[in-house]
Amino acid sequence: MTDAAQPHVLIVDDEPAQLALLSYNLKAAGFRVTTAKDGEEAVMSVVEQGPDVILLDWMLPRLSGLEACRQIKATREGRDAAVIMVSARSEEADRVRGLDTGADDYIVKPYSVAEVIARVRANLRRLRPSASGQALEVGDIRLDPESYRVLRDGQALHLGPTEFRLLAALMERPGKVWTRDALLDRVWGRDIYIDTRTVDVHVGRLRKALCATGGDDPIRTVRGAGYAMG
Amino acid sequence: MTDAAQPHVLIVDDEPAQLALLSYNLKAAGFRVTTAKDGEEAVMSVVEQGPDVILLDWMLPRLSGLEACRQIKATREGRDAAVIMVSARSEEADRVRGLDTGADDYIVKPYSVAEVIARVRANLRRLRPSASGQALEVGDIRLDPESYRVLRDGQALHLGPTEFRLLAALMERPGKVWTRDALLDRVWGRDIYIDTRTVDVHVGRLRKALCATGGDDPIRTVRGAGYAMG
DNA sequence: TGTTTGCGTCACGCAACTGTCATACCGCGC
DNA sequence: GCGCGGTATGACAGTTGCGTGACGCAAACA
Repeated sequence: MTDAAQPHVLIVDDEPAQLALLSYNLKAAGFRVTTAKDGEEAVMSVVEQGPDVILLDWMLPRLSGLEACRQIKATREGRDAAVIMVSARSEEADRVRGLDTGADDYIVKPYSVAEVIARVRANLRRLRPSASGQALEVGDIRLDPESYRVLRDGQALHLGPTEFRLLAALMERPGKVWTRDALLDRVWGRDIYIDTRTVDVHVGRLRKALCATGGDDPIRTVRGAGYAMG
Repeated sequence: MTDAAQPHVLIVDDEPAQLALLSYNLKAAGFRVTTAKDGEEAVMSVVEQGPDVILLDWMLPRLSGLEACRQIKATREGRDAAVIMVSARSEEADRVRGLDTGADDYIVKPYSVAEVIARVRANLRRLRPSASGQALEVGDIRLDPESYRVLRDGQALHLGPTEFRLLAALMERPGKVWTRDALLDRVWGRDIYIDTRTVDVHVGRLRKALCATGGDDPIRTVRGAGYAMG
């Protein structure tokens, strides 16, 4: 199944065995997985695909994990991703250097697969609450992914599935302006070809639903750019 | 894609093979690339095109890399570019001479393509912060590219797309005087033919928007040259 | 099978934005 | 003071982008 809401993990390691092991287990755990075998490939992959979590080996050919992390965090797409450094070095100093560079977490080898999955989930929870079943709240709007319910000012609203996912995406990063293309990727799924104007229509429907009980329009249109919450 | 914001790299090397190698890889990494095969050509290209980053080989016919660097840094367009010297000489003394001349970074041959891309990115980050999604702040004006918001003194301002990009360009290098042509390149895109006077109009509109809530005009007109922030 | 619900596309109209022009204005050298 | 090159500004017409209602279609449901 290719669920648009399925969280995306990028694994970067130069050892095919590690790559295969992690890839298999993360896929089994319900993640969408892509891989890269060196730092350069990793940075490109981040820019192209915008993963949610990045498992980054410390020792890499071409571009060290540390430098790759720095570059990833410098891109627009990478800024929003959680980088988890994976390293054999357990010294405190390395840990600090990693986190200094912008890494969000740190796993020491040897690790258990369960630990990796747990850390990925933990970082995801912090980063993309809705993907992990946490309720989102922006202003007087509350969205609970578990029960598929949206409340505004305590009142239940009826949204179609698409409007629901659209709202979830917008609420995940209040203030951030999403381009229509980004929303198509995020809400509809990546390999789907739909007119970008369709986004407009659904935003319109979402607005109508959100304002059905009264209240201001919580969605901001940014001309020439896209839409944002709040 | 021909994005107006796509960073521009000038590669200077007398060996066609090097030129081709770097050119190909940098293009693949998302940069706009032009090339020059000697120092003289490099200086002209800098003046004409105003690249963001210059990869400058140390050994060049006609004009040595060192001298080319000096000349480049003496031009208005070159002052704001990052010059990365590329050399087989690894001695500390040469490194110092290079950096003394105004070079911003130094790569020793043999290099990996990944290293070059990494250095280019690193220098670019220092040079053009907004490309990486960071908020810009000059005086009491704050521009956040992620949320497409501009605040002055805490108050939100409404800008059209063009004024927004124009402000972003100006804020990226406070104090720098931009010629109208440079702004047309940067804000409108390079393959577009518009009257340079149009810039005046948009600067006027931007000024009006910025001063709508009161406060001084933060944009300085430099007679015979162009505009600058602060 | 008929009904309902949600989806994607389209066409139309409006509002915002854009580039150009004409005119007024300013700083500067004389 | 005067003239000149350069700059500011208001108006205007053309264009673009967005919001909206309507429609056909497919899937879900009864």
